[in-house]
Amino acid sequence: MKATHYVYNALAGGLSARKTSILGVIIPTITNPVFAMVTKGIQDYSRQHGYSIILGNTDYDEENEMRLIHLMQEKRTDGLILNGPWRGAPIVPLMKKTRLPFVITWQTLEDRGVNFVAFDNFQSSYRIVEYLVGLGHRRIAMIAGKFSVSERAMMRWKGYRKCLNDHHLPFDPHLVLEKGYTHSDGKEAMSRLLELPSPPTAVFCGNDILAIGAIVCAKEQGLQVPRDLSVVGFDDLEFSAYYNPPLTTMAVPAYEMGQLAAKILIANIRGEISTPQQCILETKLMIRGSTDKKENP
Amino acid sequence: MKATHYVYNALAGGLSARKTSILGVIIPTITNPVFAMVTKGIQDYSRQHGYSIILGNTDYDEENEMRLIHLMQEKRTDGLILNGPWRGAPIVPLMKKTRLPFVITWQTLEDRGVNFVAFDNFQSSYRIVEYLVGLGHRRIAMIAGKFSVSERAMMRWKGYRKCLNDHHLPFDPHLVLEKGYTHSDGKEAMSRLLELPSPPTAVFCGNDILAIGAIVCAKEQGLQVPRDLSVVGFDDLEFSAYYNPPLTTMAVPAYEMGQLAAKILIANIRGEISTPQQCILETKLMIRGSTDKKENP
DNA sequence: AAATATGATGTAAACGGTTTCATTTTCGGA
DNA sequence: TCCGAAAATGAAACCGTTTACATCATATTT
Repeated sequence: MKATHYVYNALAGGLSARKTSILGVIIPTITNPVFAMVTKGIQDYSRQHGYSIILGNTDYDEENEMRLIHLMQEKRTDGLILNGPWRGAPIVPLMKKTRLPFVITWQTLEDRGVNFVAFDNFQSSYRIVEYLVGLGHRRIAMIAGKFSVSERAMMRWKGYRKCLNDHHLPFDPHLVLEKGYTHSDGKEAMSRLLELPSPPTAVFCGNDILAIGAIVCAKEQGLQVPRDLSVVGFDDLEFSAYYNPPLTTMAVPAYEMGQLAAKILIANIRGEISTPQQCILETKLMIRGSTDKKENP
Repeated sequence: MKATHYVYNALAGGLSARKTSILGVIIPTITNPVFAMVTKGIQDYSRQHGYSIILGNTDYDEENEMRLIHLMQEKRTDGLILNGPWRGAPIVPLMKKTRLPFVITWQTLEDRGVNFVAFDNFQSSYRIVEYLVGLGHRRIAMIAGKFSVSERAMMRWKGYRKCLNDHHLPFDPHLVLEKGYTHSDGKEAMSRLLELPSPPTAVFCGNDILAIGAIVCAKEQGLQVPRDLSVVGFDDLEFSAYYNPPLTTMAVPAYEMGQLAAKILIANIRGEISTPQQCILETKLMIRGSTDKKENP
């Protein structure tokens, strides 16, 4: 119109058309590469289909998450992708009330009415422990996230217990530690485990960051990985394959999960699908150098 | 008002008040932890002061960046934080035309009229090379980013050359390789360097990811780091300290840079400051286990 | 050729707040 | 008691688009 450089006002457009082409993405923290990965997946798919993204970090705080959801409502995002770890949280009923399309990631839900794209935390955990058992390990520790906070951590713990049980291995509560998700958490947990009168020969960590921390600690204590101690992580971060030793870990389809979540959400927004989508993607055990057969004493 | 749960319509509010309390953040890719870090810094400060964030990835593509800027204009973001690597790009004049407050990060600018918060790439690079020279190295390679794309890569290269020159060391063009920023780029570059008739004894990498790639390659070729080869990175990613050997690298204040950029931008938006802010933060050489004195043959 | 359907064009009414301005009320001081 | 200034209240205009609707020209059908 005007010779003066005109730019479309998406605010006015959104107000009148009651849609913004903006998706809200809520994650615990962008600082964890695995969440950077989902975010990228979401973003790539979204952009290709004309959607932008408002990003919110909860820092693992539920109240922050509530605030963010409310904020996203105010900003009139067209839909939400929730990557929080909430366990027993009132998030789902709250979201249903908002009447905002949304999809949950990283974990399955009982509720047949909500969209999710996830992987099987229970089964993935089970496979890891089974692999370790297969290597001959009998005292297998677990450095996990907080069960009270994270549904995923909970499911992984259940998988761990189930597998031990199925193989008639005793469950020793001293061998499972609830921690956060930082390197130092991993180090601390490991040193605690090594103080035990009868320390584990293998340890399954809730994520790769914890695993690296655990390995660093073990090395500091003069142990060799995997000769003296097998360590397995979870997530398969990019650098894990390059670590020394290369980390055995469970690869999660973070990027694909993000893409698919965005796809489902956008289809939902556009009314192209009406039935809830519940997708379970495959994880893959990456067997590398940080695990080995237990040598018989 | 209504008993029915009312939520404020930020679209209508924004339209009429001509402000949205949304900041646009443009980064190359959220996948690189160092950009995740600035983003976090920006986000933390922004949220504390009532601003949300729309995130855009350029994937190092200038056209994407232009598109994103235009999109942010349409969405009526209150201001932009640009973390692109552009070199000689028309971004700054374009931004000035938009009349949108903005701040540049990661690199300084000649233009006295634009806000930036950065660190000194030239000097940081110089210090790294000087440190290596001080260890007795005389053949120092550089695995860099693309000079044609990245102003930062360019400045680091200049620092490298200047330092060599100041110490009367010859400049060998075979010793500097322009690469991307992935692990495999690092591996490739390193294997190229090792094919040289007279390979380097030390290598300075454009970032930690390249450095890890280089170390992996060197190890595969049977070299020991740092005994046979010193490697130094750039960025100081979290896991670099936990690598084996712990990586010597230049720590950049990514998080603080993000916070400060947000602070300046918001102050600008609110009209609290009118003069351009140009901040140069300090970097810090983290001397760890991947570098050592050159043994005399 | 008249009647109906189709399409193009233009106008006006939302959308849901903020802001402005006019009006009324409040209150202190002479 | 009365006046003026400050504060509170209320109504209307506006932000810049979409959308619904009415109007009018054109094409199709019988």
